[in-house]
Formats: sequence, C-alpha cells, structure tokens
Amino acid sequence: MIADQLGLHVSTVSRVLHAKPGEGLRAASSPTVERVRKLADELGYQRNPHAMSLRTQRSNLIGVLVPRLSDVVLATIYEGIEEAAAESGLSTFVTNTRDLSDVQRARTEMVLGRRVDGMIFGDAHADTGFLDEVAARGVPFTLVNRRAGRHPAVVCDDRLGGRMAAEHLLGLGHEEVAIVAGEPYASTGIDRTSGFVERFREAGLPIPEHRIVHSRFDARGGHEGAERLLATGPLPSAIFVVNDFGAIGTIGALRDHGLRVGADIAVVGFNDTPLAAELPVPLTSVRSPMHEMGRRGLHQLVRVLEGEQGETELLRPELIVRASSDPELYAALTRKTAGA
Amino acid sequence: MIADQLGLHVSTVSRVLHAKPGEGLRAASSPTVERVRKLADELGYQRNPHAMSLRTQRSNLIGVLVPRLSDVVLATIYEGIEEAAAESGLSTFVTNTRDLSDVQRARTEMVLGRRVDGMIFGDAHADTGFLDEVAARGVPFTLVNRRAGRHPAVVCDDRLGGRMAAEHLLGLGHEEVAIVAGEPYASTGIDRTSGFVERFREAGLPIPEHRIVHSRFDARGGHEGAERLLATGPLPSAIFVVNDFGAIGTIGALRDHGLRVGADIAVVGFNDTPLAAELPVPLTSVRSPMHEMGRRGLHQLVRVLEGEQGETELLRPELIVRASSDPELYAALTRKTAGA
DNA sequence: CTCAGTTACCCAAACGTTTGCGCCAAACGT
DNA sequence: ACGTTTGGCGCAAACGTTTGGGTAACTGAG
Repeated sequence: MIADQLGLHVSTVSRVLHAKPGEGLRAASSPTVERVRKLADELGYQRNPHAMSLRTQRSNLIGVLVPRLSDVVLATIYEGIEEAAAESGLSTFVTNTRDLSDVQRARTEMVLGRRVDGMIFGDAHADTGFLDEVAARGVPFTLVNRRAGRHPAVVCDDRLGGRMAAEHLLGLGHEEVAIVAGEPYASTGIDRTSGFVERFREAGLPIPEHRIVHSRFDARGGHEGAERLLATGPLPSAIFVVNDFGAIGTIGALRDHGLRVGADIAVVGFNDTPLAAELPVPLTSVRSPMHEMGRRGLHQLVRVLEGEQGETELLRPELIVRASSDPELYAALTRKTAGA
Repeated sequence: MIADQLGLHVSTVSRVLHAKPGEGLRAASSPTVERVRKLADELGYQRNPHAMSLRTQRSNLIGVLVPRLSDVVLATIYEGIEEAAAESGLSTFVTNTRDLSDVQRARTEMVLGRRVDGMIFGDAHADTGFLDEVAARGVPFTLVNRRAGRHPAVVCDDRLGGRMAAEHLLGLGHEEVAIVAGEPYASTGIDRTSGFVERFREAGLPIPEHRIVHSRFDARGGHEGAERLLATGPLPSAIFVVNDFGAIGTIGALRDHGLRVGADIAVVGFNDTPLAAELPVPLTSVRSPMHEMGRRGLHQLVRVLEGEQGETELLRPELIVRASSDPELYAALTRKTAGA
C-alpha cells in the first residue's frame, strides 16, 4: 500500500479507510483522515480482497448453484440474488449443475474450495441427503426456487399456485384435465402438481395417475411430456404444465397433433415468463415473483451469516389469465385475425 | 496448513502438492511425496485461494459482463464460458450491466477490484471509448457476442447471417421487406442488418430507411418495433428480426393486428433459440453457435493471459428454415390442424 | 508542577501460501 | 581419500491486510 508514503503507518491508514462509522472515531485526526482519503482516491486505491479475506477469514463471496442459467426462470432468480448481493457488498459465484447429483457435489466442493462465506442452492432435490451433509458441515446456506426438508428456503407458494390454476380451470367447466408435472425430484413440480390435484379432488374430480406425466423443464421436455399424454387415452380438455417453457413445448406438441390451443384444448403454464404474453396464443400462467425470490433468498442468507435462524418464506403467486385458456379472450383474438 | 504436522516444513509440502509435473521432480523423495499426498486428501486439504492469490498475484478469476443473464442468448454464451473456464481451472464472476454505460463502468471497477486476471465483455458497445480505456489500463480482455473496434472478439459472422436471411427471403420472392434491427449500439444488430440490407441491395431491391426500426432485444422490444413498422406505410411481406426474442414480440404484435405469421407475412429471427422450433408457427431463424462462442471466448482470453495476441473469430451461422417463412412448411402445418 | 486521561499514532503478529537460497548428507568420480 | 555434484529438504521473506496492544505528546484538573 503506497498510501503510507505520506509518512503514516499502514495500520493507521487501514483504520482510516475502513473504520465503520460507528466505531472508528478515534482512528485519526481529521486533517490526517483528509489527507489519507484524498491520496487514496487520487491513487484509485482499492483494498486487496485476497489479503483482506486471508486476514479476516471472510471472503464476502457467496456461491450460487442452479440447474441451468439458460433457463430464464433461474437466470431471473439469479439476477435478484446478484442485485441484492451487490447492495450488501457481496459478490456471487454462479455455476450450473444441470440437476445432476454428482455435478452438484463436485461444484459445491469447488465453490467451498473458493472459501465462500455461504451458498444458495437453486437446484435442491427432494431427496435431502446431500443438503443434510452440507448443513452438517456447518456451511451456511439457503435455498431458492425449490424447497427441501427443513432447510431455510425462499420459494413461491407453489401448492397455492397449483390450486389457483385448478380453480381457474374448474371455473371454466373443465373436468378432464392432465398435468405435465416436471421432474419428480423438484419441489416446484411436486407442489404445483399436488396443489392442482388437491383442488380437483376437492371438487370431486380426482385426476387419474395416467393423466400426470413427468418431464424435463425445458421446451423439449414439455413437448415429450405432452406426446406421452396424447399417446394414452382420451384427450383431456385442459393441460396444466408446471412451467412456461414446458408449456411452450406442450403447445408445440399439440400443434403437431393438429390441436388449436385455446380452442380445442386449454393450456395453463407457470411462472409467467416474459414470453407468455407474446405467444401467438397468449399463455395463461401463474406468475411467480422470481426476481424478488432471488433478493429474499440472498437476504435470508445474510441473516444466517449474521448468526440468526434462517426462515422459509412462501411468496404469493398470481394467476394471469390469457387466451390459451379463456374462451372469451380467445374469441377476441380470432375476431381480430378474421377481421384483417 | 496442518499437513506439516507430520514433521515436514510447509514449503516442502507446498512443493509436493503443487509442483507442475514438468518441474517439481526434485521436490521430495517418493516416500515423502506419498505420505504428504495421503494425509492431504485424508484431511480433505484444499489450498487457500486467498493466500495463494495474495502471494502469486494471480487469482484465477475472470470477470464476465453481460447485458442481461435472463436473455437466453447471453445465458447460453455464459454457460460456454463457465464450462471452458472450469476446464482451465478458472472461476468466473458474472454480472449484469443492462447495457447501461455507467453500470458497465461501475461493474468493471467492481470486478477489477476483485483482482480478476482478465475480463470478458458480452455487452460491448459500438462506441469503443470505454473499452479503449480498459485496454489502455492493461487489463486483459476479450469480447464475445458483440465485437467493437479492433479488440479481440469471438462473435457469430453476423453479416453473413444477415445475408443468409436475405438470400432465403429473396429466394421466396419477397421484395417488400422490413427489419427490426435491435439496439443501434450493438454490433450484432448492426452487422445482421447490414448483411441483410447489402444482399437486398445487390438484388436491386434497396430497403428504404423507414423499413428499418431499432428496438430493444427483448420480447417487448420486438413488439414495439413491429408496432412502429406497422404504423407507417404499406405492409411488408416479410420481416427480419435480428434476434429470436424480438421475433417473438414481433409475432405478438402481428397477431394483435390480425396477421397470420407464415401466411400473411413471413418472419425470420436470429440465434435459433430452443423456443423457435416450439412456437405454434415454428420460427425460421439463423442459428448462431452461442455455447461454442462462450467457450472460444474464454480460450481467447486464456491465450491473451499467456501473453499471446488475441484474435478475432467469426463463427459460422446456419439458416434453419421453418414454417414462419416457408409456404410449404406452413401448408403442411395447417393441413395437420385442419385434419384434426 | 504533577498526574490522569485523552488523542493520535506506531508496532508487530498473524492469515496461508510461494519461492529463491542455502545447507547437509549421501553418492559419485578419479 | 578427497573434491564435486545432487537429492532432499528447511529457512525466511514476501504478498496486503487487520487488530490488540502499546507509547509518546498534549490537555486540563488540582
């Protein structure tokens, strides 16, 4: 640090530059403080984070694991995390695990090897074995996107979201419905499905097993899931797909089968991704506050780092009705097209 | 390091553990080497990266700036970067700049403050002022996604991609075409547009100014761009949108105007995002090798870090024809629907 | 004038590595 | 038997901070 080339000791400079306003009052005399501050930003001084981390055993780094960043849902959540982290003076480290357990393990070790202060998992599996281990090692972490076990998590109230979708379709008179349920290890898919199923059961319309198929979370997954659904038994009048990308794939499959979404069959997605509204037949979707989820997740982690108990938060979803399920909106849409 | 609690000096252990195979032969005797190695992974030893970075002045960290990670194009490029980085023993630090110059500056300082070894910019602006400054400061970096000035960059051959789109539409007999050209500061939009324009000019069909509108790169941007296009003058028979998300927005706008994509008007996008194929009317798109672009970008940076000269690479695009522009494919599509 | 109580600093250890240098002993050459 | 090489390792400095513990000089009370 060249800053002590104005005759001061490095420790004095350190105190001046990094004393918390609450404590460092007796750091130095105000003239010295001025001199130091001045020279510091004249030289564009930035403290060396490695030296600091080494000394303080704190890196101000946090590691984030997600299944795929190219999934807009996770990317948006991560944007929230990063934004909140920056506000708290933390930096984040994000990496893909493709939802593979061994990659999760490997990347976790990697990230921990970088001496992060804490972690955020966006790719928790329902089988909590791995997370339990991590917790047992004393690593501070929180979950976002998916919950698992009793670990603190910030997620959408997915069960409620599923119920909302069900409520909507029930209100439209649908009785034969099917679900593209996502991966069986993801709480998002599980909870959304069970909320949906639950509401239909309450309405006296239990959904048979073969009307529920699992699938990957991307467009291809939704496509394949829908194909399997269409291959077996009579056509449902509506399909609930637990994520928008999957819904888009499902729409593609329906199109391949000559079915018009919104007219021949209703489709409801989840997350209300920005694309939902722009689709040729706009997609009804349950909106989840993804960005906010990331922000809250980071805040929870900060709490944990401060020694408090992490809490689980359920964020409220909201149903956005569009033409893919609402006959009136669909009619309005085709009216415009016909009029052209 | 507790590992020297078997009687060895820390320096010896250090040598044993991190000698490059090429040189460290005289590090220690093979029995000692064994003992050290054994204890090391018994204890799960991981070297402290902060201490190491402090000592060696190398962090093995690289900073990545992108406009938005929630744009699947950038997210995919980043996945490539991260994958290649992991293979090279590097870790990456990614952050959004929302394409705002002051955020770019601020985040760059932040990232540099973290003492990264180099940077990758995915958000270069055509105005190279900022990048020139960074280069002048001696920061090693490469560009991906967009090129700018003479700085080494790995990008799609966007001009060629634009020509391909033009060629395709010319082949189909289109004469009145329009362009939703993206942000005016992004080389992607600029080059794709100019390639397209160039090819049409060569065919004796210059495209008038008012048929080219700028737009944001997201779905809303494409929507608004198309609206402006539709508000002025006679309808074109085809629209080239410089990115898929924008194309989806454009499709939404066309739908709002009662136009059937593929029948009343052709649309061609760019990037061949996974959604393109799944749209109700599948989208013709110029595929760009996004993942590979990220990988190559990282490799270029590694080269620069090794003191070599960074090179600019143009990756080959590929035209994927689908129903949104091809009458036959569109007919096949509606035939299926009608047949249901 | 003395002495306690500030005020404004400096000192030095410690964080965990890396690395040039040097030392000892064994091996080697003649 | 006596230099010389070399294998195997230890020493200590250095990287840039933070932080508990000083210690002078100054201040004001008695």
